[in-house]
Amino acid sequence: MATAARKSRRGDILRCFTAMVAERGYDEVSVRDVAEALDISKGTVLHHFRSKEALLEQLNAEYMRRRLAEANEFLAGFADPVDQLQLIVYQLMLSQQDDRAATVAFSREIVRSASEAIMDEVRTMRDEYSAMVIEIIGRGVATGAFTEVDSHLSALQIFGMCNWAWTWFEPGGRQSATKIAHQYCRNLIGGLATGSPPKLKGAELAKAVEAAMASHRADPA
Amino acid sequence: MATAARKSRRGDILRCFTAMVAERGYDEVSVRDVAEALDISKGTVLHHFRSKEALLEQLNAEYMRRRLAEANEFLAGFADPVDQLQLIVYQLMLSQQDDRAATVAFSREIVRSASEAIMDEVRTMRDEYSAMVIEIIGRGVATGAFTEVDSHLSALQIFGMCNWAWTWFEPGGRQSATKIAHQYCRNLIGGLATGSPPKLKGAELAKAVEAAMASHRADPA
DNA sequence: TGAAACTGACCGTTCGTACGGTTAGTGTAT
DNA sequence: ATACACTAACCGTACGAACGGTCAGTTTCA
Repeated sequence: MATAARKSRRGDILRCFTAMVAERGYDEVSVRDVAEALDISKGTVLHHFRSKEALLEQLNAEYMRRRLAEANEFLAGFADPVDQLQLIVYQLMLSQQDDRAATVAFSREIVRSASEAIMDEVRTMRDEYSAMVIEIIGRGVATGAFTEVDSHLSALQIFGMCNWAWTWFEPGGRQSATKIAHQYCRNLIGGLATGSPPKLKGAELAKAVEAAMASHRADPA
Repeated sequence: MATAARKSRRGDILRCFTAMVAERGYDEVSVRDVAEALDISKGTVLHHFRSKEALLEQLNAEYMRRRLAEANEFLAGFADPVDQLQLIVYQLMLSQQDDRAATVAFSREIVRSASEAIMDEVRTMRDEYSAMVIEIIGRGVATGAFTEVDSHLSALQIFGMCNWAWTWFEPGGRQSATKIAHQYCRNLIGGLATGSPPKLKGAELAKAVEAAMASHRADPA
C-alpha cells in the first residue's frame, strides 16, 4: 500500500454525498451539507475532490464501473442471447435494490453526465454498456431467437422500464427486485421472442447476477 | 373573457419557464432568468405566480390536465383493452414529440410532484391516470386477452419505458414518436398478449391520439 | 376611479470555492 | 534513538455572486 498518514475520509465523503444526492438531488445538496453530516470541514471535502461536480463525476464513474464489471462476469456464464438479455434486466433491477443510493443518484442526474465535459469517462462507460446490450439483442435477432426489431431502440426500451424504477421502487416494499425483473422479462422478452414464449429460468439467472454483484460490491460503510 | 387590463403575460411566463425547466432542470432555472428572457421584471413573474414552486405546480397540473383530457377522448372510441393500452403508449410517446417541453419538464422533475404539499392536485391527476391504465390492463387480463400479470406493475413498466424517453428522444431525429410507439407496442403487447401476436392497427390508433391531442393543445406561443 | 399589470430597489440567506495555516503521521540520516 | 524533512489531511475564514421573495409605488386600461 502506498501511504496513508491518517486514515482518509474520502470514502465516507463519496458515500455520504451519494446518499444525499439520491434523496434530494444534486442541486439540493451542498458541500456544506456533506461536511456537516460527517462532522468535518467544507475544506476537507474540497481537499479530496476538486469540486462538487467532481464528486458527482466520481459517483457516476464508480457506478458504471461496478455495472460493467458485474456484466462482464455474469454474461460470460451464458451464451444464449435470451438468457443474456434477461441477465441484464435482472442486474438493472437488482441494482435498484442492492446498490440503491448510487443507482438513484445516477438515474436522477443522468442528463448531467450526458453533456458536461468532465463526464466523458462516464460517457464512455455508458456507451460501452449500451453497446453490449445492443449486441445481445442483435445477436438474438440474427439467430432467430428474437423477432426483427431495431436493437438500439429495444435497448432503450429496456433501459427505460428499468431505470425509471428509481422513481417508485422501495427496496423494502411489497415486491422484491427479482420478482419485478421476472415479470418485466415475461412481458418484454415474450414480445421479442419468436414462436412460443421461451422458458425463462429466472432463479438461476438471478443467482448469477447476485453473485457477480457481491464480488464487485462498493466498499463497506 | 374575464378582465385583462393590459394583456397579461402570464401565459408567456409559464411557457418560458416550462421551456427552461425542460432544458436545464428546475434548480438551474431562476425566476430572474425567466424575467430577463421575457424582458419583464422579476416582480411581474411573482405577481402572476405566488412562488417559483407554484410555477412548477402549474406546469405539472396543466400537463396532467391535457393528458387526462386527451385520454378520456380517445379511449371512448375503442372498447378493446388491447387497443386501449396501445393508445396509451402512443399518447405517451406522442407527447414526447408534440408537447415536448412540458413532457420533459414534467418527467425530469417528477419526484418533486410526489411529496411536496403544494402538488396534491397534480398527485390526484397522476393517480387518476395510473388507475385508468391499470384498469385497462386488468380488464385485458379478465377477458383473457392478456396473460395473468400484476396490472399495477405492468403499468409501471409501460410508464417507465415511455417516460424515460425524455432522456434521449429528439423530436426531429431519425425516428418519429409513432414509429417508436409502434415498436414498443410490438415488443410489450406481444409479451402481454395470449395466443398469437394480436394484429396491431397502429396507424388508426395513432390518428385517434393525434386528433385528441390537437383538440386539447396548449395555448399557442 | 378602481383593479390588475407591472416595476425596481431591496432584504436575508446560501451557495461554491479559494486559501493560508495547522496537525499528524512516515521516511531518512545521523 | 532522535532530530529533521516531507506529505497528506484537515480546519476556519472570507468572498463575490446569485438566489427566492417582499413591497411601495407607477402605469395602463375598462
